[in-house]
Amino acid sequence: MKEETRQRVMEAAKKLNYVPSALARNFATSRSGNIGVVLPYVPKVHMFSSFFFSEILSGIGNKARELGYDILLLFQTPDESMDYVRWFHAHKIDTCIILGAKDDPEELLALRRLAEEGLPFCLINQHFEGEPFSEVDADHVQGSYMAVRHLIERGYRRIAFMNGPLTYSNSRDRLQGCEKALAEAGLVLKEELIFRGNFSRSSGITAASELMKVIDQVDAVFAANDRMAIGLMQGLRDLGLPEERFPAMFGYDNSDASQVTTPELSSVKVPFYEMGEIAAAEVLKRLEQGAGAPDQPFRIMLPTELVIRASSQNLRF
Amino acid sequence: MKEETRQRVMEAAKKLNYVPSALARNFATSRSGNIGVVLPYVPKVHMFSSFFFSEILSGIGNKARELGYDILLLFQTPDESMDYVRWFHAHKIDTCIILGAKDDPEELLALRRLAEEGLPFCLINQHFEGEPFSEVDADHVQGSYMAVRHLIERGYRRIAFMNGPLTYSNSRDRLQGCEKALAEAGLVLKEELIFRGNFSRSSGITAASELMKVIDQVDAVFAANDRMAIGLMQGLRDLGLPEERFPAMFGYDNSDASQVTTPELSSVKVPFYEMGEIAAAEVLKRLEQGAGAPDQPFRIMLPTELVIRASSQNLRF
DNA sequence: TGAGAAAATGTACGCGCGTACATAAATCGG
DNA sequence: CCGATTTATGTACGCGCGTACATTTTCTCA
Repeated sequence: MKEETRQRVMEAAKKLNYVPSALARNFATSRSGNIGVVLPYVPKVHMFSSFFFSEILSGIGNKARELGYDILLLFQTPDESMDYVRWFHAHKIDTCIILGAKDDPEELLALRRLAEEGLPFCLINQHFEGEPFSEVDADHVQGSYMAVRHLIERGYRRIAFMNGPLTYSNSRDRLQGCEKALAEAGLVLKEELIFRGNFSRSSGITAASELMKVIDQVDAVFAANDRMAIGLMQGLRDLGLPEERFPAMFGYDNSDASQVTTPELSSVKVPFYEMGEIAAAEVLKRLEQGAGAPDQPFRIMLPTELVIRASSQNLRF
Repeated sequence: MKEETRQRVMEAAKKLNYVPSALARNFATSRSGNIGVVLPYVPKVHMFSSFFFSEILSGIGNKARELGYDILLLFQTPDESMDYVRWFHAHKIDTCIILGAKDDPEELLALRRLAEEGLPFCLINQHFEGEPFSEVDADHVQGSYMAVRHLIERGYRRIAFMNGPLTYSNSRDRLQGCEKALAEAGLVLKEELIFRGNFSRSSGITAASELMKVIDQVDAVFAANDRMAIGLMQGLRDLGLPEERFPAMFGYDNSDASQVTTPELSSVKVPFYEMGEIAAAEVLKRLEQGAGAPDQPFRIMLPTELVIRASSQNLRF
């Protein structure tokens, strides 16, 4: 076809105000042009307010737009059984990225069905050992290791750890990294210095009461995310712990919140935004290659980085 | 049709693993089942990290899911001209909710085109005077009025105001509410005590230098959002202003961040989440009613609420 | 000027559903 | 048992695009 004709057609189209119907086109090609982003159902929590989801979604959104795809938000509902396959069969999405997946039997089953049918998908920030799922993750073992090691180097020896639910592989990673750093220094993580929350600030505030009971045995706390770290600090403050007896604090995520506390919170920077971008890019790349490609699952792991702020400075040493 | 037959069909469908193709169905009915959410393009900003967008999107998402619609995220791109109509013509969306619209000529033109074609849409948190656009807004005049009045009641007289860009009607609303409260107390807002930012924390930090020059004439600051208020506080601190000379601070949005600063930040609570829910509900209600309805544009205004925290307590009086 | 290639134009069909209508079968009432 | 009604089954078409292929026109170069 000649370029000139092409131009003439385009002009005519514009003159007639013609807009191709994405609907009809998608129907004809049986591709929706949408990339699904699955969000977990967390009751009473405004999902996006969490730094984690916000950043990842921004990353996905940016890359998807760049590659000409639209983003369809898929909200997990608590009642109906987890059925990712449905979205594919209904042709609402061509591929999907799953956020906040948990390592429980139901989730695993749903993901296996996806894999068995050869449907393209990718998990972010969650690893299933031994399963052939594509994943984009950050190295939380490394991140936790560095954080705790930093505390040890600063002179802290009696280190407590507040973790998130163990159904998330990244919680387990953190535990592992934390123990590794302690072990290298000849220390062990005592059971009574392990606290558990659900990544919310309020769970940190709650845990503060527990922490308070053993505060004499603690001179630093590593928390699995910033919000719990902040909750802990606020809880301790509310319980009347004097400033000078505060343990050093180390958070995780390097969220905006870590920069507005007093003292500012040291944290582990996780490239959530980039993880979103990469996940979108990879998943779409494989989609465009088509079914002809071998379609090996990929596992991408991004490094984390320490951001040292006042909360882990030598307050007591 | 008999109920029994219905059941038999459904069973057969399940047995055959039949899933109706949403794609084909949408094509046949020429409705996409998607509700578009338009997000403004803000370079280098990770959009969702902003409390404002996060909350509203959560609200929309919740309601949409409830009503059986999916959410398609539409990212505004800087290069191509603003063309909301396109999404409708392409049948990617049935209706849309526009966030972060600005009062500039291009935006206005784009919105007018939507209105002229009778396409259903709704703005959140932005008012266009004299235009027949459906809007869901919060009463920012009232919110600002209450905030400043509170400061005045606390004994503060010399009140500075840090506003956002005036292209947003809600910035203008805040100015109006602020001036109203001052006027009632026989005060005026002096030009040199007005600062302007872009709602980011860094713009607050920047403005702190300006504020510092007139700090002797200021005993309280009202900021148009929390992030700028926090930026101002941090900026003043960085510039070495001693704690006891700090002005009282009042923020806006009641974001999570307002609860983690020291002192905690008084703020105006805006029901963003509910605004999202209402916008989705209204826009879908009108959609279901079909074109038969008179389709009068609606304007819904939700009240705001003060949340008093330490930053506006009598620090100096 | 004519043969061959390139470009333009024309025609047909399927994607899988909703919708409408025609026909056949089952059910009901007297 | 028959007519009237409800229910079941069958048939056809269109939504607007992509795709394939047949046909006609234009262009190119000898």
